[in-house]
Amino acid sequence: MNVNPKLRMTKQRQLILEELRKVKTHPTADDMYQILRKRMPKISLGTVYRNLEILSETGIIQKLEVGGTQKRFDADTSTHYHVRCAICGRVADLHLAPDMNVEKEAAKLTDFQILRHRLEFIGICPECKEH
Amino acid sequence: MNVNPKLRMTKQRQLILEELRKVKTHPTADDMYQILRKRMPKISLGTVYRNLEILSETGIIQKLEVGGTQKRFDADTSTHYHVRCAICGRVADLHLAPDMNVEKEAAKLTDFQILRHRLEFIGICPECKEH
DNA sequence: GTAGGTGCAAAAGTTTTGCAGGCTG
DNA sequence: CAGCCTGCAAAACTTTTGCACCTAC
Repeated sequence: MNVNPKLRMTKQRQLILEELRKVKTHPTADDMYQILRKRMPKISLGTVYRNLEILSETGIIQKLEVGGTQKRFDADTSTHYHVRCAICGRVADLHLAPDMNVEKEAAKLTDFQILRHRLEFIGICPECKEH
Repeated sequence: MNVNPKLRMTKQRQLILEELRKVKTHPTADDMYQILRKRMPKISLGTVYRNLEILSETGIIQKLEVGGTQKRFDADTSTHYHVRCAICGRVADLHLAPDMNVEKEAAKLTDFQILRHRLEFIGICPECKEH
């Protein structure tokens, strides 16, 4: 699991990874903080931010840059798409087969070197649909 | 131009619209503020934010929720996709034909009511490529 | 004249960082 | 036992908002 030999598996980091793997809700850093405090009351928000950042840099988890004001995190590092509720901001997975062909198409139309793509759907979730 | 009869075309609003239409760089609110101050030194950042918000709510301009920490704005309200530089954050248009079919596909796979989609490419821009 | 808009400044929300001490490997 | 990591708090950064005055219509 340690991609980088300098990474230490502290109690905090382990707990963050463990809890993130439990949820399917694509939590924000503060969501994680609230969850983690139940099991480790003295954990600090700074530690949560630092670890989510480090874990996503090493590729152990994924940082989601979906719309909205906060970043979200996902323990599922496979390429997959998301739907975001325009009203409440909730994010869910959408298991549409990733279309890698669009990257080739895009490469023809730009002088940027294409690395990857993100496809995000915006919609209204069942809860918000019924007011 | 006035979609909403209550909207007034103040000097500030007019200037914001005029300058946004001139650039093709998808500026952030602060980028706009820097541009606008050259022609109207006393304009306030709050006014820039308020107007960009109002203009995008009425559909006169478009608010882009691309990755990164700041929102960006675009006077081109047509559906089109973007490439963002992973290094410097620059955003450029990518005139790939919009694929409305994916929304139908997505609708089959979720209980969210799909409203629209966003496709964003992440890459490295020519300037950053040559360090 | 009136109600929407402005500038200014303070506040709010999110994320980052400096520091002194703690713990992992 | 070196140096990565933590908790805490302050700071940084982005965006929103309250207020008194202003101005487009």
